[in-house]
Amino acid sequence: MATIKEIASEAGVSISTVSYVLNHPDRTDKASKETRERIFETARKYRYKPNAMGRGLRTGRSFTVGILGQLGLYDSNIGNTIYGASEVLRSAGYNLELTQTGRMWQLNDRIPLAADHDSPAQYRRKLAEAVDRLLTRGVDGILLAEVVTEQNIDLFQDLAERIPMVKVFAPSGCPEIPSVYVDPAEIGVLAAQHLWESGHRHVLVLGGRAGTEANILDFWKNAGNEKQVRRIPDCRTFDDGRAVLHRILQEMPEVTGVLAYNDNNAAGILYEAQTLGIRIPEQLSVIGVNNIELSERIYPRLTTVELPAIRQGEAAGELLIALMKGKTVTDSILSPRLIRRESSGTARMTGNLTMEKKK
Amino acid sequence: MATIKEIASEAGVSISTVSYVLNHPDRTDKASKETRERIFETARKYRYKPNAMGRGLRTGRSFTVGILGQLGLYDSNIGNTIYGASEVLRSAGYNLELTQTGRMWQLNDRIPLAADHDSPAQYRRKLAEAVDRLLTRGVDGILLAEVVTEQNIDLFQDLAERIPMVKVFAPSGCPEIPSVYVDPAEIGVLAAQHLWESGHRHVLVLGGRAGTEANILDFWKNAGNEKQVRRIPDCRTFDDGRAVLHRILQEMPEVTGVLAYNDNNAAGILYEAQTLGIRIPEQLSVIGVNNIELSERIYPRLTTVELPAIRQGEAAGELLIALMKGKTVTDSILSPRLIRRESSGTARMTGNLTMEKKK
DNA sequence: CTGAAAGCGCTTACAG
DNA sequence: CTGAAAGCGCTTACAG
Repeated sequence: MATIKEIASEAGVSISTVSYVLNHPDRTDKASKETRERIFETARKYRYKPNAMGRGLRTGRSFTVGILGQLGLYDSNIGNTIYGASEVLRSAGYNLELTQTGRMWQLNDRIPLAADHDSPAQYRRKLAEAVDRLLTRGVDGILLAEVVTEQNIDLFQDLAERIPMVKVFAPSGCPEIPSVYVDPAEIGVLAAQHLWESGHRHVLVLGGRAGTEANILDFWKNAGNEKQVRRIPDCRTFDDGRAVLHRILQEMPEVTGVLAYNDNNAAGILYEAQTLGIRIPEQLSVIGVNNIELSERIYPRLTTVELPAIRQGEAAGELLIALMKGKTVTDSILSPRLIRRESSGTARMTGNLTMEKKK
Repeated sequence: MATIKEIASEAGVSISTVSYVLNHPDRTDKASKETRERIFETARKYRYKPNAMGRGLRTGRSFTVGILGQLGLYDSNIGNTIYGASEVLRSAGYNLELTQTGRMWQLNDRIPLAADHDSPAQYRRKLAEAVDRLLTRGVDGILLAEVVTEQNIDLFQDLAERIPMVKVFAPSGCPEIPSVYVDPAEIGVLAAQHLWESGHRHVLVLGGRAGTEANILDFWKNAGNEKQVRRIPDCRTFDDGRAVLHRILQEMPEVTGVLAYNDNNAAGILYEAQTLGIRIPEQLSVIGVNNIELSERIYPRLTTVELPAIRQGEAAGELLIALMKGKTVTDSILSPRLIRRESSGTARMTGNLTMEKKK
């Protein structure tokens, strides 16, 4: 690569002039028109690009954003989110650097996650290493895709004091770190409304936040007494979904509709329904959350509450850019959208859920 | 962050000594034991980490690898591949920087790709911009995940002359750029063997390379005359798969087995089979290629030829590290693996494929 | 055994 | 309108 020195000597001016002219192409007051033209032309001829390390060392800004996370959280669709963030950041001149903390990159619960399998001490050490890498590199900002827990929040708070940081996918849980996420209340409301309108009165919620079932019941408060919402908190993987269908049959056959806070979890129910000969949605309605690719490629296609993945990335990028400019920002809370497909329909009228033997 | 200067003054030595001792912790000949201890301790106390830009500027090495690509190629499972590469590169001290060229990050044919939708001129401009970014940043090596075509190969060849580069997912098509990929012949052989053993004699191939059908026939040459392999080259998306099932019914009902060079494509066939009431695998065997997450979450679960995604990333990282050390390397050609699931079975005995009306 | 000096490529006051 | 100088943080011969 040509350096500023070569451009300067080739154009017959000093490096200060080259630097100034190239960095302020529209300021006419600092160099004569001829000089400026000469510099532009020489730079073009040698395909001069300023060296990022030289510039960074001098200005103290790297124009790099690090993305810190144990990537691969169930179905968070993180690839699309990174895509959204990367487009926004690049438009503003920032590059994106990966800083993996854990076991897995992509949404995929086939491969174990570090947080699930490392000991707490190991996990914390990996996290601290990742933080060190970020510090060494001198990134200007950080996108936090890691799950924030009581065990690691101190690390992130320390870091956020030195470098602008934005949490994505969920509230950070501390005021110093602004966050991008989809309004959890709205997710419940969209699903509850859809189920209620289709006549569902006995609903099972899988995963989600504590209190979700209360929220839904509250939303249904104007309705009669014939309604019930139950919840199984620790149910999120595909295999969990398969297993839960058996529990429904045995323990709560009155359920007509299921809201799974995770498309993969919902997919497990659909899979098991096929093996058991239970017809979806005629016998049981299933709603997922996220709208991952899978959800429109299984049979029947999954009704789901879409969490905008790309948009979350864009919003996180925008927030971080504002933060790096020194602005104060507030959380960016996005809205979900109901996508009606074939896995949900009118509640069955005929008593309890039963298995028909498959033909 | 503490700088070397602060450590030096705190430890009462010069910065040269600090730098030397910290970079050669095991060399005892250059500083007294006491001095060394003092430096180590001070560095630990201030959590000193050398500034990557300062070091990079001086040494001419950034310890950063750029990944260049229009990420999101159908089902290439690129997230896992990046994960594999990132682990290997990090162990060797390298960071990974994203350099997107196109529209989409993640495997997903729901969102259009730049190469499909930009004009050739636009696309080339985006690519050139991405190359410029890589040059500006001074990356030490490049992972090329872009599809190499006649239209863009010159750009990559130019770049490979300046910076070590490794192509992943397919042969680069030029000797200057070593590549990592799965042996395409082996993919065909694994599928052909499986189909043959299950009694399939009329097979349809979707996608893949030109000549695949000839290869399979060649592999079957010792068998009798009753065999036929056809191929539809331009068939790769989920919707393509849905459509092709209708073509099979109408134009080639003698087909008993389908080999789709793409799991999403195969998933489309399974989906359409369900809507038409065609039983898989009893009436038609379907084999995919890749083993993406989807393939074990649809019903019936998909038999597929697995292309090792993480391993491809690891191999690419290893190749690139060797290249950056100045070694000469050769292509790394990996082997696929057949994963038997429920979408394939014994060839049906009863004449042509027909639709049964769904109950 | 230790330190002073040069220099990587750049930007930014400052001087003229 | 233009240039000389300082300095960002580091490493590496070189001198002592």
